[in-house]
Amino acid sequence: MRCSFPQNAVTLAFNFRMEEFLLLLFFVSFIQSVNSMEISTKYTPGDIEDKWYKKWEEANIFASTPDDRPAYTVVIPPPNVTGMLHMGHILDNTLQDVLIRRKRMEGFNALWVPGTDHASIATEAKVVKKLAKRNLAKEDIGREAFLKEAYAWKEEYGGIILHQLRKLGASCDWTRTDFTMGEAYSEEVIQVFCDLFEKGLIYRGIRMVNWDPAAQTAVSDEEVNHKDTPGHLYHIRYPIEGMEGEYVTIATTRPETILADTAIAIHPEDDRYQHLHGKKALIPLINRAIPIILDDYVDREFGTGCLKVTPAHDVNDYEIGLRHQLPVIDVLNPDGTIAEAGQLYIGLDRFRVRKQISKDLNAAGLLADKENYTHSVGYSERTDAAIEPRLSMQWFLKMEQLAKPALEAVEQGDVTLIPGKFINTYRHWMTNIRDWCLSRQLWWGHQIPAYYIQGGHDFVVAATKEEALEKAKATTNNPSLRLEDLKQDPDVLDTWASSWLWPISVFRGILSPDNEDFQYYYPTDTLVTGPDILFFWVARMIIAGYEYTGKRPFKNVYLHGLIRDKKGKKMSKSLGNSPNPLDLIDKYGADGTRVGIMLPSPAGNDLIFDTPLNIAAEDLDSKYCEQGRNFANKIWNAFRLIRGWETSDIPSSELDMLALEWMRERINAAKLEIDDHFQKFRLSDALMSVYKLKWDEYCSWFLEAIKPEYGSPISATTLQGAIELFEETMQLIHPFMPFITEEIWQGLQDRSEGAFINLTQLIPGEQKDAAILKEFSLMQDVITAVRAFRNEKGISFKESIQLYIKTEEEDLFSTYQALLKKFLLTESIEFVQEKVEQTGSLRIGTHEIFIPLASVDVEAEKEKIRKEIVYIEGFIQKTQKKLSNERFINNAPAAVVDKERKKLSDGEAKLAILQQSLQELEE
RNA sequence: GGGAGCUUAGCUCAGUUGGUUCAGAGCACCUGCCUUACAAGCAGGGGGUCACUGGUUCGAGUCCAGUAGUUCCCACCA
Repeated sequence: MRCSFPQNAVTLAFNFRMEEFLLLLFFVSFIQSVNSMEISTKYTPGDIEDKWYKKWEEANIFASTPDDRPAYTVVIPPPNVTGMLHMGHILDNTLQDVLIRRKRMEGFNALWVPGTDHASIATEAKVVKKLAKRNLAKEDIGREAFLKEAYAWKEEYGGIILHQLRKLGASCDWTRTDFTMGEAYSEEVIQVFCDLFEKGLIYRGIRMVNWDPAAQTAVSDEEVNHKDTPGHLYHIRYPIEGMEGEYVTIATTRPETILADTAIAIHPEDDRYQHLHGKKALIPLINRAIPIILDDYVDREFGTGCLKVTPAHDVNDYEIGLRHQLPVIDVLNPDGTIAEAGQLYIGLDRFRVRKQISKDLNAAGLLADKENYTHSVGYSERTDAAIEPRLSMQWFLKMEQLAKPALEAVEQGDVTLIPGKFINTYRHWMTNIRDWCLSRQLWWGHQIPAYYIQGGHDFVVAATKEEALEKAKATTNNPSLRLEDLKQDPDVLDTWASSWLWPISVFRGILSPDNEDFQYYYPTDTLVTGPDILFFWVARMIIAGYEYTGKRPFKNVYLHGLIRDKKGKKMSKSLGNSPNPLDLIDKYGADGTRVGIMLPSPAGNDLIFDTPLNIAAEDLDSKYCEQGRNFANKIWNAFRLIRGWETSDIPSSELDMLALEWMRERINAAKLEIDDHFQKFRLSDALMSVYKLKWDEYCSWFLEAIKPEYGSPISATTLQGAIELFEETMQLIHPFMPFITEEIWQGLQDRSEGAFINLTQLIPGEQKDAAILKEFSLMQDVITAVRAFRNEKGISFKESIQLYIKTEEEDLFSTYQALLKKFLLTESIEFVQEKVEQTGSLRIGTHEIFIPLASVDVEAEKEKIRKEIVYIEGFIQKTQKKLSNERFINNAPAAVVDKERKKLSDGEAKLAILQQSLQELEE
């Protein structure tokens, strides 16, 4: 410490003191900070959440084995094995966790099975990309090495998402974690394929498929997104063979496909082209002659009314080709470049050729027009490459028969879709279902168990190569066949052809249907997922369920909204509009985040998550998560309050007992309400109920009612009651906010080892005394009205007031006198028979309250009452009219009529009081 | 092109077979409070012609028809 005073004894002494003083200051502030850490007014979720998850996992409390209790089973929609947690997962898994935790506390043996999906095309694309960084294509390293790479990838990243779910608090039975390409699971998948083949439901055929040139595989109709894409409509002139100077002009958006044309089609009744019947046209540039055919598919209004027919590259053209026995010329290579069959532009990408051929046609004088034209183009969901319709040999599953029981199940309510509006979409899809293309030209997946014999076209289908050999020997009558003579189909199964077995195969229900787990846990109870995969996955699981178990795979399908940003766009990584959920958890806690995402998320509606676009992680802000965090903080502070109270042996006051009784009943009522919400899957409503129960009723009313004066102790009995009620609210909140409720549960009383809140049982709600709720509610109205009166008149809440009450229920008010005094800071309450001078007045129902005022504006008082009279008179008139209507009396239910009568008499009583008050003022 | 849904407060949504003093909740907003649990809080308050038009009914946010806007699904014209 430097000091500018001269160096003498005094200043030395002073300096010394300063040093000491600063040291003391430091020490004090250190103590304070330690102290404030302990009793921080802010709840800090980070460490607490990690601590409890670790304990839960160590105690293995989420593991389930069959026992005497009823089972409640949820299977997780398996995330992609290489996936990372996004907002959709947060919503989906929070909902599942809420259901599972709640059921556990309702006495069910609740099991939530976790796992991952191998996601063939998505994962393969990632591995291909990784190889590309080393300048390798998958063909360079071969199938075996490629799969090694893929498994290595899976080992490295496969568990990440499941660990992220732990941060969220997901109470999965991790010992049962499954994988759609796990060994046992795969056996089930292959078995089902073989079985479907045996049943004659699987066939192999040449079909027009959606070809993804980037992934070089067929993708299903469901994996193609159609988007309006600006392009051009090219008008191309085809010379007519043998008619010099005569042309037929067609319009196309894909001029490169003229190389694959095998006909020109015109409408048979189109007068303009009668002279072309029976002629042939020459394809520009390559001069191949193609017939001009007649087909009424052609729309005479579109373009020139002439249609080029390209059976290999257009679905409709393919159909026309079949009708007219046209040859099929495929000019596209799997990678989207032009094949040799095209004769020109060989090896060039289709989009380059489109530009080039346009120029060349123009140069040849055969491009009549090129207009701007926006049309719908299909894009691969996985790679976003433009889809090319292409003919190829694929495996298909006949769906029509399989779909029938699955449709009936949903229509008859054996499987319930929530919300029910999705039943229409479901029905439409199921009645128009098409055969399912099962094969994918990929390596990462379940290789199709079909074996070709000696390179020929004959094949056998069998679960193993050895079985296949036996079958091959039998069918070919050639006992000398060897394993080497069999070549397995190189294609793998569509991912959904394994995940459609998920609810069955996680319990090995295909190959060992008698096992205890399958018998106990299947059918599962609730599937929670987004409506975007209703057809991909949900419908197919229902199909597989009935086909392979004869039972529904699940009772309920809870379809939640998709998370969108403020502009209504679906959140996705590629748009960069999704916050990283782990950042949210860091900032608001898992509890806060869970509440944040649950609050605005009623079933089946899209959820607009209020986070600005492309925001930096540290700026992440969401009013919903903030609300969740604030709620956690509120709970935390209520806990701090209770924990800080000193007790004494004094008995509970009357007010204490009243408050305790009221709170018990209030919790009972809330339980019934919450039960109802859960039964109807209104989880955000259930959350709102517990939120209000805790915040408004427990904190704002109950705690305020029993709170001792500063410095005074609380009755030990009262405190014990308050703790028990606190515990009940923690149980109710626990499914939504597992961490803070555990922390407080453990803090409220000494617990034995392993006594976790989620293992406790909820006491069912039971309405015992409705009267106290009604009475208390009236007192709340009185208190609110008087507070508003104080506010309006500018009477400070610290200023004590006097209350005069004019009521026919003096006993009731006497009972609650202590409550009124405490909440209203009232000196005394006096019952009166008529208006008190020098007071303002207010009315709650038929009760009238007068509060002394320094100056009273009589005219304003009168005006206020007159207004109330006008309102009540209008109301009475309306009700009287209703009651004097015979048709109302005759037609309306008795209860409704009674209620109207009650309303009328209440109204009339109130009117009488108002009129009397007015009269008194006028005297 | 076909089908389904939605439209209630500034925002996100409830509103059960038509009938409570029904027009609600949460958030946001406004006013007053740093009141010894909590300013991430407390107390109070304002705010909506229930998209529009017509119909059924004693009675319509609720049922029916049409219109407009909007979202999704299916199909897809070269």
